[in-house]
Amino acid sequence: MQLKRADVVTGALALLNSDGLDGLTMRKLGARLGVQAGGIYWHFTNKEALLDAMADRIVGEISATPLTPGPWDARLAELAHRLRRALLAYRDGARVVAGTLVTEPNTVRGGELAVRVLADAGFPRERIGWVLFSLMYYVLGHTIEEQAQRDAGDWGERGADLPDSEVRRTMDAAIEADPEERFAYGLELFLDGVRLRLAEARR
Amino acid sequence: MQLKRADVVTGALALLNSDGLDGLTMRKLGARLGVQAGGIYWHFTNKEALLDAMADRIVGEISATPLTPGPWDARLAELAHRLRRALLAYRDGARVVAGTLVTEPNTVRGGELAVRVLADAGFPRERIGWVLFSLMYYVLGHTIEEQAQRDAGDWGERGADLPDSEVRRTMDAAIEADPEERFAYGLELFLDGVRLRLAEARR
DNA sequence: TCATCACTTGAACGGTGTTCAGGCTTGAAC
DNA sequence: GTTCAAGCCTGAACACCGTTCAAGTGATGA
Repeated sequence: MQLKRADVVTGALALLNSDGLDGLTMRKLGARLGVQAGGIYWHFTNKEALLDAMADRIVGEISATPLTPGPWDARLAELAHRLRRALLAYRDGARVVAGTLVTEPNTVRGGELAVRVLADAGFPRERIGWVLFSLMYYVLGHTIEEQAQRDAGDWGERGADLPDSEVRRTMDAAIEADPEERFAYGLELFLDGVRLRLAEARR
Repeated sequence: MQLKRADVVTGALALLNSDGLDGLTMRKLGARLGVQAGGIYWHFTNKEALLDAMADRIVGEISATPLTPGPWDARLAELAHRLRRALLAYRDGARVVAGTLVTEPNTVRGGELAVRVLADAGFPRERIGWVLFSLMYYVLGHTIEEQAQRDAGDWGERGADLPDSEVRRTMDAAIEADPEERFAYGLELFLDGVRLRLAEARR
């Protein structure tokens, strides 16, 4: 049985989980697949193309099941949580997805889902993209940091030489908090703004 | 006159502007400084350490001049705009800063400025960090994309094969808009949420 | 004048993504 | 069953990367 495009992606994601994004090399991936590194280039023109495919697989979970019916803001929040959960499912998942985005089928499906939520709510068409991009920056940024912190006491090392200051204490408090709760808080902050804008538009 | 630590950073930033982050190699930097690549390691233990210093220099502009007096939300908005402007001043500036953060002096000074704005406004201490991180994710994410788009008709290439769909049109509209205006819009969205939370806290 | 210290060289090491001519394997057509 | 083309993979190389380090250079202060 020969290697299929999908098998390469599966192997790459497994390697991602065990070795992280920086440890994801073509040679190691080849070894795991029982293939020479160069052989992978028959299936993917680029390492970047492979990363794109990996990213698309990661975000595939988002549009796998239909959104639970309810008000638009709850649906948008659910999408944001789904994205975060999908990114957290793989080591460095957020960094992988942040580097690529758009064009691949699953990514497009997820995007369509999000656009429709706001469009159905009556949000001004020409602003929907602006809102969704902003939301995505937040989710990606938050999750990248969450994962960086997870697999390397990031702050412990980097912040060690920082003197006890107001920033220091403020940042410490933020870092030690439950990521899930922190995420929900920032998300709600954002949704408040969207709700306000929607109310204005309806007026 | 021999090479000083600051000269290396200056040269590295010049090279960053001409060759981008991916083109920033130790050998090329050495050539520009009239030095062998290995020589740089006397001044910086790491390429990462050098990038940290570059990032700190980039964000130095933020706290260079005092904030214009006024309501807290205007001051916070000014800080966000300053950060964006500082990142835009160098090619790939946002990516450089996103990879490092915290510890270096200028970064800390900027952070202190931001913390004080919210603290003075009476915002709950234990939530200030949460708000500022969220805000930073937004600014970094927005600016990374803005710069990626700038020096490589990013969307033109990557979106070319995307069929004409609802996402496609929505994304196109977002991409073609004036970045400054788009940035301000998302920022305001965010500030709305912060204002609401502050009003609640004061109640 | 000389020794010390700050700085730089030059060459190497192990790693990276990528290319490509050649071989093997597979499956369909005759 | 044999043949033939297409699909898949090998193995070796290429150019480049960050990093290390013994040895050299140059200026400075005693």
